[in-house]
Amino acid sequence: MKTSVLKNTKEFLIFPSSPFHFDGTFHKSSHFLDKLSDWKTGKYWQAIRIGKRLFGLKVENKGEIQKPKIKVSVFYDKNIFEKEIENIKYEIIWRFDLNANLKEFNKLAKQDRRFYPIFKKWLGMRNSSAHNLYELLIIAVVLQNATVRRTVQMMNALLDNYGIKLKFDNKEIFAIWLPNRLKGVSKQNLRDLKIGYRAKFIKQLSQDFAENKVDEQKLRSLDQEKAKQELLKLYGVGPETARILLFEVCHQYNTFDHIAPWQQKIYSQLFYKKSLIPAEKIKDDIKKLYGKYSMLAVHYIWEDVFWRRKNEKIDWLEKEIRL
DNA sequence: CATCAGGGCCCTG
DNA sequence: CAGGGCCCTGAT
Repeated sequence: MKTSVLKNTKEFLIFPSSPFHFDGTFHKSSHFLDKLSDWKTGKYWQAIRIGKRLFGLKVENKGEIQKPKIKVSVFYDKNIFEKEIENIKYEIIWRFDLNANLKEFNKLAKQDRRFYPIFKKWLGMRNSSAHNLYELLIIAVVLQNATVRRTVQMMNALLDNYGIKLKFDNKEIFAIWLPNRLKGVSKQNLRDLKIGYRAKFIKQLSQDFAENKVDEQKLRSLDQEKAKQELLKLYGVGPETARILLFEVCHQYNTFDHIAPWQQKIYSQLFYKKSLIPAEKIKDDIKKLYGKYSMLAVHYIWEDVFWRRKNEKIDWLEKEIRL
């Protein structure tokens, strides 16, 4: 595996729209643990690719909920161009939705007597993706039809073989390979990493991305339905993977259309304190309350319960998530 | 030891 | 558009 040490740094500030919740935005409790980022209260690390170059990022909270300010330190080797700094800033703002206008959503949240305490606790949280489309696609594919432990195994096997290790700020952070990296890699090589039938998805997707068949920037600008149609064309992308990508990469807030069986069980407990409510009913009820912010609203409640899980024992949840 | 479902998707009929 | 098959793993 390739390792690079990044010693030089350049810093700049970003002022997210207000209100802003730093930890809720940069750390998602519901996500599986990976080697791609690190977090502790008020601080966050990851790698970011701009063009073909990799940089290390440290992001620190320097503001308050109502007066947001974050400091970004970019780690690099040799030199860095002003244009690259600009692109990094643009990407961070997009991926973490730092310019979001959530006034309307927050107004809806205030009217929800039942879950208002949760919305208030996470006020200013954004739905975010640390990764670009290709990278999140890889993660989404190893999530498919697998439990958390298996997903982590597959991801680590892929990173150990094709990833890049960055050393900066006394951290070791991994980055996902470029699509082109898998060009000479056979399906069997990938299968040897015990990723099963996902090998053919990853192989095909990598080829499509390497050949620039997917335009991420354009996808970001499309409306939800059109973006969804485009994503579903990708090999290995079905309704659930499209939902993840639409929500996290495209910041479409109203993607609460597909509910997987395991999610249905958790939603039933969260919203009704019952073991199994029909998926259609869950969907209708949420859409009635939150309209075009359906997925965002669910995201707040979802992240909150996984956050609480760190400190308290939530028996019904432990039973459902199956590590 | 065997069998099976799982944090989906593709392909076929 | 319904249903079988796919990879591997841990649970039973």
